[in-house]
Amino acid sequence: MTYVTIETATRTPGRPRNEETEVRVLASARALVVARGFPAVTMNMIASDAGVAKQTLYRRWPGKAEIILDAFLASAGHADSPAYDGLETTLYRFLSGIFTHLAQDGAAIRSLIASAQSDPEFLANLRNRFARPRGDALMHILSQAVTQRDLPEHADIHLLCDMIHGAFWYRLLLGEPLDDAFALRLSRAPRLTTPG
Amino acid sequence: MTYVTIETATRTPGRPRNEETEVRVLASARALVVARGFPAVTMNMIASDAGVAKQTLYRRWPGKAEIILDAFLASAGHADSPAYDGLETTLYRFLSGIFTHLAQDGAAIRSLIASAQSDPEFLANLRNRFARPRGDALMHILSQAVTQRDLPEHADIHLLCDMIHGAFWYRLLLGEPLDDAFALRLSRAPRLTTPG
Amino acid sequence: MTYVTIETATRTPGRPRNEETEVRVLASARALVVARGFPAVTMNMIASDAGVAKQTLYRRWPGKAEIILDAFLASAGHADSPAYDGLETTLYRFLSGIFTHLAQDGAAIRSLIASAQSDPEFLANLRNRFARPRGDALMHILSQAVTQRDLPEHADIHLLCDMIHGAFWYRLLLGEPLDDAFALRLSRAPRLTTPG
Amino acid sequence: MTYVTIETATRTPGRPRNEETEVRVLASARALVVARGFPAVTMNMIASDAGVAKQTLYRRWPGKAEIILDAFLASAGHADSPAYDGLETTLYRFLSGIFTHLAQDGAAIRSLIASAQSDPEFLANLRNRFARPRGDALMHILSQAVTQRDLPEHADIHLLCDMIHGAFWYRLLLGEPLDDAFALRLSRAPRLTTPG
DNA sequence: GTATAACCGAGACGGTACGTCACGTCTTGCC
DNA sequence: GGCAAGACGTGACGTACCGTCTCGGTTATAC
Repeated sequence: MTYVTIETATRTPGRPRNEETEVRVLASARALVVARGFPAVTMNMIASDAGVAKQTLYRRWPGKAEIILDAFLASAGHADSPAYDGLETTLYRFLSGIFTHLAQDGAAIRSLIASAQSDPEFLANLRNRFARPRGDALMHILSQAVTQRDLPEHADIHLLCDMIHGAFWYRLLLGEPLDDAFALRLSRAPRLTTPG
Repeated sequence: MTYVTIETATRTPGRPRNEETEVRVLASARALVVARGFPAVTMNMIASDAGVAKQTLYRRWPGKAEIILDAFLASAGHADSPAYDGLETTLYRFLSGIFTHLAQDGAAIRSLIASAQSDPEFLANLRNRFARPRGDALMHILSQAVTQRDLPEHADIHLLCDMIHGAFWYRLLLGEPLDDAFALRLSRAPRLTTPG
Repeated sequence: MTYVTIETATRTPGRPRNEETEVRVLASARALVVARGFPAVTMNMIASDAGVAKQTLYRRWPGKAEIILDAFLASAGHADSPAYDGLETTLYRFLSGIFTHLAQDGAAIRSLIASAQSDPEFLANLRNRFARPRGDALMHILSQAVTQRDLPEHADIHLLCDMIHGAFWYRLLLGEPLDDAFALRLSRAPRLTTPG
Repeated sequence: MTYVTIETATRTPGRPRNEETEVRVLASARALVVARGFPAVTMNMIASDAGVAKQTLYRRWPGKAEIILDAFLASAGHADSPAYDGLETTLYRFLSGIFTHLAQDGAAIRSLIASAQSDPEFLANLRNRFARPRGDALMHILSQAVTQRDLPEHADIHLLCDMIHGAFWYRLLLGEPLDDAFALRLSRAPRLTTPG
């Protein structure tokens, strides 16, 4: 799932990789990006901060973006949807949780999306490992809403998911605030056009 | 509106700028980005392709991103909202037009958004000169819809605007297709949850 | 005489060294150097070509230069002086033999001399194991010449040895040809200044 | 003659090269090599010591060896043969001068010869710019000796030149001392075998 | 008409990060 | 303890692009 592990049943010959290395690298990478921003962090920095050779980085990851992606997924890889509690409430809790998290990691994630734009392979990775889990969690909520008849059966929940998701990504990337007020408004979106 | 200095009433002393230069630079920039992608295009490339000195570029634009932004706005600066013709129809025509355009320029614009992530000043510029006009055009349609009672008066059209916009930006940035089918679905979004 | 540890009377504990290993390594080393040149040959290459672990190389030799030295001495370790047959004739036969040999191995040996320049220990080794035997053989010829009165008793044969030797080393290192014509001229050197 | 200057009649366009740069680089290179030895000196060192960008080094010289060659030729480019004063005396003065000089620069020059062994182009350069001038100076002495009848007319002075030259190069490269005593013996070489 | 000032093409410059390479050491499990 | 395999720390390499600078020279207004 990450860039590193290639779990095989039979042990590979040769000196095994130091497992701690990955942990140290990702921790260093995360700390550095948080402290100085994605573009200011260099491979040499990560390597020396992690007490690791640059070559070790390149042996395990294709490049800087992938390290940072791993670093941020390690701490925020999972996006559980909360227990269903009515559409608006659930949605609000879900979004509020994401926004809280983005307040911290948003800048780094924006940088990841940025560097994904010039690397299709990395983009696919980002989509699968970051966007998809969050999309799935949201879809889970929305399909529950349909089940619970909080949304009509024919509702295009896939589109609704894209729109909700898109709305805050859009604001994130355009540098507009993602606060609780917005989470609240967004959680009401599904009944946006429902008459009074 | 562009980065290039606007001729004031009083003539500046010294040799005047060659007006053709800007045209040639933007044309070269656009062609190069389309052909090789934003990150692969360098200032030296643009300069030599336009038959211009690198210093001339920096005299007129702050950096690469700004040149490319100008280059793509020159060909797609305006986003007129079509004549109002019922919400769904109008929205579809509007979105369809944008998607057609993005099919060509999408990659470059993605790159611009990417490089804006590490340059707040440029991000503001991109927001004002690219995102805002499109947002305004969409808001214009939506407010007409309210006027025409195609949307309820209390509808949070600002949020709706963000969601529609966000939905396709999101897909654009994540490399998912922006086709007519999606335009159609999106144009129906406002009545998403309206009972059958 | 070589770098590889000589088996002492009392058997060491543990798994004994595979004797074939040395042969395979030296053969691989020689072939690689002949094929691609000294600087292009890496330890990894030698190891994998010989089907041996890199550690095995370092267990037996201090470094690359020493392996290559062994590899080339294995095939050219001895420099016998031919039976004395008059100074010029003997000298010619001696030099001609060396030149023939250098036509093949010259490039590798030049590289060995090169890498000796930054490693005093290896330089000493090269001197003792490569230069000295050839010097001794030449000295043997020259001292026979004195005995046979082909050279005057007071002749500085040590210097003469250095000069003959030096002459062709110099040409070798400067990339000038070492052919039979030169061997012939050089064999006449001792009577260089003798009146016609 | 050096790697840098390409004197053209008509001025080239663009910013002219800073002439001082070459001086500073060569001075730094020479000082660093004298202080730490050829292999320990890196391009980064030279660049930072000279207050110059690494790219500037590569813009002007093909590599490290060429810089060092220039650096040492700048201070020792010429090898004048002394006024003729009898063969032995002249030769002694000539050799003594060279040996004195080599006592200082010998290590660097050995390194240059070493790195020339893996770069034919550089070897040619070294031969032309370093070995040849010294060879010519020696040939000048020897041909004067013939003219003055200090050497017989039929003497193979070219070979003699190679031998004298070779003798001390050989010793230099093999790490044997080049002292005045050796200069004296070598200056007597031409009458080496002359009876009594 | 002469000075002044901004323009221009060209390209060298200082700086910084990149990704690669080879070295020699180490750490596994097996023999 | 030897051995194959291969990960590791180290450190130099040569390249790329950035944005600035410095040339000779041009083209305008201002005096």
